[in-house]
Amino acid sequence: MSLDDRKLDVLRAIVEDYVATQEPVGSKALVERHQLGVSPATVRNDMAVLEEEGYIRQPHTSAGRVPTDAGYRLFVDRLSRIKALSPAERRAIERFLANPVDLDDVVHRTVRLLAQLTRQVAVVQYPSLARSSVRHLELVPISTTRVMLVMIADTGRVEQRLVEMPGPIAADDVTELRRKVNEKLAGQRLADTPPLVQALVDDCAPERRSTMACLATVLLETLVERSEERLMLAGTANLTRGGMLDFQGSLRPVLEALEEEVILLKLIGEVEPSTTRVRIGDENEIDNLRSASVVSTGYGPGGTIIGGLGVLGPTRMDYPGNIATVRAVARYLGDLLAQN
Amino acid sequence: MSLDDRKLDVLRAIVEDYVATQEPVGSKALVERHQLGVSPATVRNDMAVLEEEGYIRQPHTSAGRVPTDAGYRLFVDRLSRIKALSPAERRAIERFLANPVDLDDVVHRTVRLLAQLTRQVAVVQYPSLARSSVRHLELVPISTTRVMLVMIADTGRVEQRLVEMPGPIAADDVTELRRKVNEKLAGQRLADTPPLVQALVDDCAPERRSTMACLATVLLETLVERSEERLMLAGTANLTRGGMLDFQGSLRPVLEALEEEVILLKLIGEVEPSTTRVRIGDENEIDNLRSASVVSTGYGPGGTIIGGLGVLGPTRMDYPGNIATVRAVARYLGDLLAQN
DNA sequence: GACTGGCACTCGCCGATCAGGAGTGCCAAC
DNA sequence: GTTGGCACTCCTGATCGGCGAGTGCCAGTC
Repeated sequence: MSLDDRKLDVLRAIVEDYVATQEPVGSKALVERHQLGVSPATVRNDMAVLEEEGYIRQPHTSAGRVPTDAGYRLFVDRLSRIKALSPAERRAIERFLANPVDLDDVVHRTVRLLAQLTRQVAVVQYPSLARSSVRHLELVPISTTRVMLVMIADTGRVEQRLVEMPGPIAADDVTELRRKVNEKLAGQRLADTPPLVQALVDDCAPERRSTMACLATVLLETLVERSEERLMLAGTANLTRGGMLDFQGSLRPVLEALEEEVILLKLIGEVEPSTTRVRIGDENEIDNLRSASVVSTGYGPGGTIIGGLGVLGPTRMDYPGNIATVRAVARYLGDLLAQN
Repeated sequence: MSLDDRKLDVLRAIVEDYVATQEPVGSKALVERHQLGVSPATVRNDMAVLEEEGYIRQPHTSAGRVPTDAGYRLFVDRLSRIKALSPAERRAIERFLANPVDLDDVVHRTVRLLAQLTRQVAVVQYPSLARSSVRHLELVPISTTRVMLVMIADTGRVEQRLVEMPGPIAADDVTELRRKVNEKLAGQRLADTPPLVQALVDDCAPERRSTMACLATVLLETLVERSEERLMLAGTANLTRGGMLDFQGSLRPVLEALEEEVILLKLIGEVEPSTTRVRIGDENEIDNLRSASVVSTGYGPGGTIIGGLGVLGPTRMDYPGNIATVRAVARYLGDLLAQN
């Protein structure tokens, strides 16, 4: 059974009204608010079909209809009209992201901007180390047996780790190590570094071998294994809009999920090029987020992708608006990073 | 009118029961659960006095009594017995904080530990820059006109900023600048640096003057003005315990406050030596937190204070337990930092 | 065959009503 | 100063009925 155009119109109208009012929408209200050109009775027939197909449901007999996850999905895939950002929103983005002072600042501003524009919870992943290259490695002597390793990536990210050396180490040695390490690794993509690091150890003069090995261990941890992605969150308070009606009455599971970086990275970090991904309710693998929706996309300078960002909110959200905003912010952020 | 010992006992019993059960406590239940040695009628008389004095109140006529903010205050100041941590808790702290990998890791673990032990929202401030000394300043050339300034503080904190130079700058110049800057600033407390930075510019050879001035500007921003404190949060989901009964029904204002770093710093960061500060309900200057309580203290290696940490929860919280935990965690954290 | 108006029916919501019970305040007695 | 008794308050939860929104179905129309 295929749905004709009018039934789709009805579904669209239901989604739009429900998102706007937060109340189940009935046939009469529908024809009043939208120019459907048919009577409530006809709309009721259409609704019955839509319900049979699983796109809408009634909370109770004789209440209005509410979209199901499948209904939202159909809406997002086929029915929603792309919303252009208002000039005011564009200006807000530009103003908000102007003249950042460093990467932290950029991410911070972006995530707050996103939260503010969408009125949802916003998440921004820091530029992924896995997709970055090494710009420079710095070794700073801290004590006779300790050196701080500072890695600066081309994306502006800076990671540091303390290295405990096996024995005392002279200033000259540090200089030499720094030279060697940079010579070999600078400009390389982080993902490609492990064999190079190994080569560094192998090529090393025997008397420096143990020191270098020690450094190599930490290097690998910093560059690859613990290339633990970071992210930033904002707008948690937006979860309380809609007065406990969203999220089936309890924020608990959602707040819990938001505390797990691993979970958020799964949501935001897995991005394919130039796609905006929308996960609706049950489509989320995370149980705690079965009553939430996530809109995410990748960002990066000039078409590349070096990280993800997105928003999370109730399934009852303004998908077209949020998709548009997420995309726009990602593009602006990419442009900003391209300038650096 | 002074309160005799039994009235204080009654208040203590009310607070303890109310915190435990979340329900207004009546005179009969009180004498049943506590060995007060008097009849309910006597307790009622005492309660009437306590209410007159503003330490407890009735939500409605003929419901039990509930402590007021003033009641909690009296309880905290004079009535609560110090709770010792259980061996299990001590072990948990030690296990949790063992073998951290860097400062981020330390703070991260601490805040989660605190949230877990107290089952409240936990906040940990990063070691304050204002109370740190410069260990090392590093200048890393990024392009011909850009240098990345990396400051490593003795607390392990690392801050970085990009410096846009007025003109191209040679590698030798960078080396020279680095030497000079470190010579002058390394080991200095950040708070003392502004005049030294100025001196650096003044002492500079004229041909390098403009470069140094530019660097100095960013240095000052990084070291002092923007010595913006950082902090980390955990356990937000704990706010939902007590099913929306706490926080007069709406998490909204609390979540909003938690998003404002400035607010949190006010709560956590203003610490006097070796004091545990308890702010109860209305004692908070922040309007959004009028229905919350905050227990905070300072931490640092060997008696010094380099940052604050604490927990935030409903006024109806286990003050003795939370105070004990906050103190213990702060002490362990201080010890940990002392080892570095 | 699709659409429409009419109509009976369902059922959640809201307010009123009511009994039960917990808890109080007061008072007289010890 | 303490206690038992007692009347009173008033919240809680359950019950009930009317209202109304909204539906499903059916017969009639184009």
